[in-house]
Amino acid sequence: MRSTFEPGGHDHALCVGGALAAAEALCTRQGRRLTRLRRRVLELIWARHNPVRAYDLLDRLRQERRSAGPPTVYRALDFLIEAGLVHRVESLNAYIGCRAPGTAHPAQLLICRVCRAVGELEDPEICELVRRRAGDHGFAADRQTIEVMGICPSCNEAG
Amino acid sequence: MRSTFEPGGHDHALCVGGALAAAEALCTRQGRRLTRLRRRVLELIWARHNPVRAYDLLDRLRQERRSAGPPTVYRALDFLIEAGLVHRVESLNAYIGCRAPGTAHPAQLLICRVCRAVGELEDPEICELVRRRAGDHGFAADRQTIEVMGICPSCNEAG
DNA sequence: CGCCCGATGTAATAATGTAACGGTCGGGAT
DNA sequence: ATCCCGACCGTTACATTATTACATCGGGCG
Repeated sequence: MRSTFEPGGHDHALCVGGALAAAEALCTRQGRRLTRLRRRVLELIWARHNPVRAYDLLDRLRQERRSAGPPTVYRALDFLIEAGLVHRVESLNAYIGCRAPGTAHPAQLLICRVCRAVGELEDPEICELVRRRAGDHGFAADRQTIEVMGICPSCNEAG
Repeated sequence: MRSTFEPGGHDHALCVGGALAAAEALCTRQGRRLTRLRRRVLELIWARHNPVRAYDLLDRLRQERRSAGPPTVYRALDFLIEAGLVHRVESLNAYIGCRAPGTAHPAQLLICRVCRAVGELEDPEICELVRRRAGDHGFAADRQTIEVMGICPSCNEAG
């Protein structure tokens, strides 16, 4: 199977480019405006396959846009999350590009405690099971977040 | 079935007392020291069935212990979480008493977006399915957090 | 006793996130 | 054309959450 965890030597420029193109397409389709700023923030998030913290984004953004402040970043993040282009990693207070934008799915994140890389499960069966069990308790679920800490394949081989 | 969501008129003193007694027992068994401070923090957390924020705890604690500062609370919380007596609610930056301490289980929280009450699933099947799917990606899971936002039974009836 | 060590006190500060208000700009209605 | 509106962003200030670093206390034990 194709792993969520990218092999070491992938063409990252292609990977980022794809994400941006998909984002453009999705926003057009949904009637949302992917402005220059938002696009740039998304690009910065995709710069690595690790979660990025808001103030790291801010620092990088400031290098090219002196006027940027916390609200600049948080507003862009709100938009990107709302649009389904970015996940917030709750347990790290960080953000990461969504690998399957447009498929309205809950976050199911695999977070490597060694290298901090993040993969996604995108498993509808888990999603459905959680919803059903919640329903058994009379609870009407409408948003799920699943975060799994552990060791990713490459770190597992390495040590 | 017995719901995770407490019925309105339960005997809360009993409920808190039970939690504290269980905590005492568990700590004794595990060789951990449930000091007066830690016990008191746990009690304050159990005062309601809603998640509590660290600085709310701090405020209440200060009313009886002038010397309390942020580290006082955070250290107690670290201990209680480590001991499996309290869950951190990542998506709210808040804390809540665990309903099944000692049964080493991942957090599976149902959070009502209306009244903020929190229930727990304690469902081993979900846990196992997540672990297996993570494993399919070569990921060795060792800690899971599941947080579901939605509407609890009583709020659902009410509105 | 005197030492050690875990628990707590204390002050300062870092990291994360939000509120509030004003300016700019483009598109549609009159 | 011009006016108005709403989305976007700038800007300042502030609120909330959490940690670092070092001092102190107090019980167990040689």
